[in-house]
Amino acid sequence: MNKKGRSSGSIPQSVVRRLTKYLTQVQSSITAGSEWISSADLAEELGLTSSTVRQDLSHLDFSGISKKGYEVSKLQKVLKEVLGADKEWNTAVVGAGNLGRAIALHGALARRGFVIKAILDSDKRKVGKSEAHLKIRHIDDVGEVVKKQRIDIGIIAVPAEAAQAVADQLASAGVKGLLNLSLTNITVPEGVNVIDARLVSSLLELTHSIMHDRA
Amino acid sequence: MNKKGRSSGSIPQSVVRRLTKYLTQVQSSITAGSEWISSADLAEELGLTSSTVRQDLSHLDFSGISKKGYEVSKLQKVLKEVLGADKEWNTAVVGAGNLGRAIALHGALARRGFVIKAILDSDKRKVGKSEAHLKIRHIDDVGEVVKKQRIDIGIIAVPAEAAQAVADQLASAGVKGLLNLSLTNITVPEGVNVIDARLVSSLLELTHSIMHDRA
DNA sequence: TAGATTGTTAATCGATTAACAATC
DNA sequence: TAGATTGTTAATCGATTAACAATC
Repeated sequence: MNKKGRSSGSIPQSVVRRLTKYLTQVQSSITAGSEWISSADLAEELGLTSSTVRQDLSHLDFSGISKKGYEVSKLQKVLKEVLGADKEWNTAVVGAGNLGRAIALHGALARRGFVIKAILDSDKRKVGKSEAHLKIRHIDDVGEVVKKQRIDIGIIAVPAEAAQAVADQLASAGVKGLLNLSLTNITVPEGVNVIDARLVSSLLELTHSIMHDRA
Repeated sequence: MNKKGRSSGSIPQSVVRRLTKYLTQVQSSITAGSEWISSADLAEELGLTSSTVRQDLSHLDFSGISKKGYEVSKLQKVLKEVLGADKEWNTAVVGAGNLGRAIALHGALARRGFVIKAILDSDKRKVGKSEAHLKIRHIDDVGEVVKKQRIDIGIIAVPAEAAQAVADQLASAGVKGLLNLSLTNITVPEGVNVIDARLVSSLLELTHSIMHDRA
């Protein structure tokens, strides 16, 4: 499957993070009508060196062409494959507050293959109400919901105090990954993947930068 | 100001990211009633080695005590200082769609010092409507809004196509930092800081992990 | 062909871990 | 005191950059 039996086996996390940016960039190049993109172009747009870009792309089962660069449609294809952006992922949002409801309604996710199949909450007054064409379910039904809807990913959008318990419930219900939006460091059993995406943490990285004048 | 003239001068980004997690952890220790926390405790909770924790904390103007560890209240204080979590930051949200409105309504931000002072949008039908006690302003008024409300930070919650233009407007209006939630790689002039916090990118990191079985 | 750009190797740089004396 | 835990130095590991032959 891979060029020489190596490549995508295990791509470092730092590289994976940049691959998501290359995908974004490649997609906007396609929209702009380009057919080719060079490592120097990508580097310039993302504030990297062309050397880093070439090293990163060497993890993919794919080659550029001397003098021309990388064919954007092919690059898009392999990036999507390696990141899983060519698949549909059944997703459940836990927490029907402002943030959870906004995510459920956020069209960009569905368009990118993250299909929201369920919304759950612990507040019985919310259960049964409709949100984004889905009836809100009670969090205690998470086992049934995950099974019936074949949920792959849980998005945690509950208050910090509740996050660990929700993570436990989702993990034992069998989801494969969690996106944690709550301000808590959750721990999960082996075999469950977690990515943190906390607004407050990102904002603190930003204020640190502002104060110490990176940029 | 610093212990030996050194420390906080320039903390690597990788360390800053962990500092935000230590702060979260320390705050939950305080809530739980602890007075002391050791590097081994922090390491355990966050999946690090105690060595990394001690190295990271050595960037702070602060020392632990042999045998006891770190005093949580003091550690919280220095972490807040270095990250800017002890200040209030005037923040404007651009984009009054589902995501932008949810952020404006999200109490957690204000509680953490990120006070939403304005919401802006390009859709004239939305301008003038109230959201979270704020009247939605037109994006073309961003210069005036940033000046009058002394906005430090802009949160970009607009569709990808509009993100770069909004970033340009915010930058020339004089904000010091941008939190980019849109699926675009924005570029900004020297002196403006950007942190990306894209749901879709985080989800792709997650699906990559799921497929390649890290965890 | 000559020139541009890749893929890859080697060199550098930075981050993490190990180890241990200092110390409370 | 003896034991636990820090702060820091040195060693290792990994990621980024530089350099350049291969090549289209």
